[in-house]
Amino acid sequence: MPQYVSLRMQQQVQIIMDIARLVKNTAMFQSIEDTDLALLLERAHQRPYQKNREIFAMGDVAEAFYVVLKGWVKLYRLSREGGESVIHVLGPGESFAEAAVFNNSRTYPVHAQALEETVLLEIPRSFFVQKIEEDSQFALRILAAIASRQHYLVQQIEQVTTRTAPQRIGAFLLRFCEHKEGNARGFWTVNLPYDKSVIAHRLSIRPETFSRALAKLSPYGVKTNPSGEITITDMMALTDYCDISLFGKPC
Amino acid sequence: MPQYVSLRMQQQVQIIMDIARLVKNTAMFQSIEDTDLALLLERAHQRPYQKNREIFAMGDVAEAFYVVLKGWVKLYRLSREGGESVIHVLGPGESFAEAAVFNNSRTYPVHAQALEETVLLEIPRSFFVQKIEEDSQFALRILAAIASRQHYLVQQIEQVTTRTAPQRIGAFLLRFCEHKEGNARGFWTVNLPYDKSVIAHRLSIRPETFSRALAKLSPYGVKTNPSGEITITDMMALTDYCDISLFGKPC
DNA sequence: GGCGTAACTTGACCACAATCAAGTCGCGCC
DNA sequence: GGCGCGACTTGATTGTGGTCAAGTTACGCC
Repeated sequence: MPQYVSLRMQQQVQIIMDIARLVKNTAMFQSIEDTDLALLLERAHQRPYQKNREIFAMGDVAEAFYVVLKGWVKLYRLSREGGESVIHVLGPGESFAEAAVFNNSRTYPVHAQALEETVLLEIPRSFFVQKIEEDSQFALRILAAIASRQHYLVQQIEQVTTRTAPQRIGAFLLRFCEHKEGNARGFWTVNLPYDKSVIAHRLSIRPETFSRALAKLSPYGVKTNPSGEITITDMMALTDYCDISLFGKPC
Repeated sequence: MPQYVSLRMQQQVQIIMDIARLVKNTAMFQSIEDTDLALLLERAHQRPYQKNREIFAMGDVAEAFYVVLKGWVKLYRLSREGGESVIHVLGPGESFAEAAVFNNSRTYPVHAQALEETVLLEIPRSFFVQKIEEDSQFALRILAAIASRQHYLVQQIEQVTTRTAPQRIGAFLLRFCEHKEGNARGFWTVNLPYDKSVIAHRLSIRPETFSRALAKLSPYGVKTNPSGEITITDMMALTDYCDISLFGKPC
């Protein structure tokens, strides 16, 4: 039954094309050549994760790094008393743990967990190292990616140490607007991509405080619709209040 | 007067030898070959900075990165209201701003200032890129260095968000003990390398709070001698109090 | 519909650290 | 010595955000 086989093949091809498209959307592989992309897809594995599933634990040996194809991933650390500090939350097209595979200890410095039904591309360390050794341009691209990750962390530290809770929330909301290119009549709508409690932790705020702090932003044009989405009516005021430099993009 | 010339030459050689030794002490160049070292010293410039002198400002174009040969360097960011967040303080043998030269924006994401009379080795971006292109092992070493810098920043975020001021101070003191290999009779002595107010800022604490928080560590065996040095009599107790994992070295 | 759970909000209270303000110590300098 | 300056400490007070506890809302499910 050739029709059946051809259908299967067609599906396969479709899936691979989809992955290829997603991979090309990542900062790290956006200018990868097709021959290399083929090689990558051969060596890398697609892995599904259920909601709340652990991807790796802090201290695990780092044999691979990841690209998010679908869903959301939380990177976090735990203190002995169970205090959680969220280092990053990553969505489709973003990569993580690139640096861990190069660390001398070669262990992950954080825990990683899927926040939703998530699909990752798992890229083995060996492929990575080989690629760097034979292609210095690739090495430079990796360095750029890791450098901007570092930039992000530096910003994170600044935010947590010098801004108040409402300011951090405002800054977080504004980031989403940067991507969205703004609604015509001067106001933006943000649909929070994951639970508020996750956002709260990402900003080092307790959920209760998050709730109160969000309310404090109403004088600066931030309204929360009953439907759960947030609209920003006065972007200037909010930007000003949050003391955003606006020349440091998220990541 | 050949004696004079020979003396001058001898001095020159001595200075270069000194720099070479310091460079070989850095994580990044510890396994550099002598031919490359010679090339490096030819391309890199030694630069002295007076106390409190600015090395570069946030936003400046990053044409070079640096190795501290002598003195202390503070990396920090400023908020509009003048709030300062110290990202890092670096001493002899440590390098900084490696990542900045690879960033897409190619600008420094922080300010850098000399805390003391300081001497830096300034390594031009061009040398760096060239070296990476022709030596993939060097590229991997750079990646390792940047990766552990990233690890440091992650720890920094965790510290600031989950630990109290006394705990952070304790952790800071314990780091110095790791290097010092401990005094025989079970106690360690730490001489603070720079002003307490700088340490305070590095830990995101006001100087006043630092003073009080340090006093709160006395139940855990931390005594401040009138001479200004600090002794730790019960390392276990302090380690326990601070919730240190002790498997994440400073940098 | 009634129930149960999970996400979120609101309220009352508390604690850690920031702030403002004196006060002390150490040290170089005339 | 006396002075002045800068680093640090101590004191009194405030405020942001954490904690604990009780609602509220939304939504799935029998």
